[in-house]
Amino acid sequence: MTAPLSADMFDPHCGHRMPIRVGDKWSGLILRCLEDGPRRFTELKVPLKGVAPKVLTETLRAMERDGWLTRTAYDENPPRVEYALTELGRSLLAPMDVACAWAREHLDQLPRLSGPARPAPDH
Amino acid sequence: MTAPLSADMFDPHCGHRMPIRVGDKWSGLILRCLEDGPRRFTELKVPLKGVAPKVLTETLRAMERDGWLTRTAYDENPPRVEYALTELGRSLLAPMDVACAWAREHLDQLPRLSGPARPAPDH
DNA sequence: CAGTATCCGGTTTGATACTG
DNA sequence: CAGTATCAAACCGGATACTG
Repeated sequence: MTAPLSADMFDPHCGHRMPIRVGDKWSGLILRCLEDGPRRFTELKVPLKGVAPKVLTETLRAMERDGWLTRTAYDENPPRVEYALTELGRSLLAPMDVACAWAREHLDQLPRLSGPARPAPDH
Repeated sequence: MTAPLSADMFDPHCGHRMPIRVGDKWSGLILRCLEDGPRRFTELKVPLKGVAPKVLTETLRAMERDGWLTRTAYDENPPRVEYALTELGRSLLAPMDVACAWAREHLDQLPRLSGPARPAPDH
């Protein structure tokens, strides 16, 4: 029902990268991943290109502790685990949207986001 | 004209700490420090309790590169340097305010901010 | 006053291999 | 599939001393 997550979901100009970050490197992106409904571990790894499973696990557990999402393990084989936003986690999307809107509006003034990756400050 | 910065400006319940942070540890706080007008290096050190001068310098230079503030050195003795928000930097205060409002509204659900947890780093 | 210059330690992030 | 277990590297951030 919910569309699969795009591998390009967090490309620089996607409108999901915030200049204001949530806590660690991945939390904000994960919140965005869960916006449209519960997701599985492997599903999350797709747009979070290159994240090590260890790191993803740590981040998810921390977010669970902080009440931003829930972890539901179904007793099946192969195993299935779903992560879903709590009300608290979902409520964070509003300020995140504001920050994203700000970024879009000022994209031309944000070299870190709009310019070519690393022009290497020479001379 | 602008009131001096309070040393308690960034106490946990001051309404300035955001659950959504700007980049590094100090940038968001510095933006807030400059809200009411230009500030000097030493002036900034007061509310940013315990920040090492090296770190403060690095942060300020990075923010200058990113166009969030300007650095103006006056050729006097003793030296005087003033940091001031750019229009871009000032515009960031709006999304920051939204995030702060969100935090205040959900303070009871944010153990990291509301709980006794951290035994105050004083005494 | 407004910084530099060093040195250093911990946390965060990652690569890789393996498992119930 | 959904993770663990290790090991290693990078990355801040900080302490301290010194200077034009």
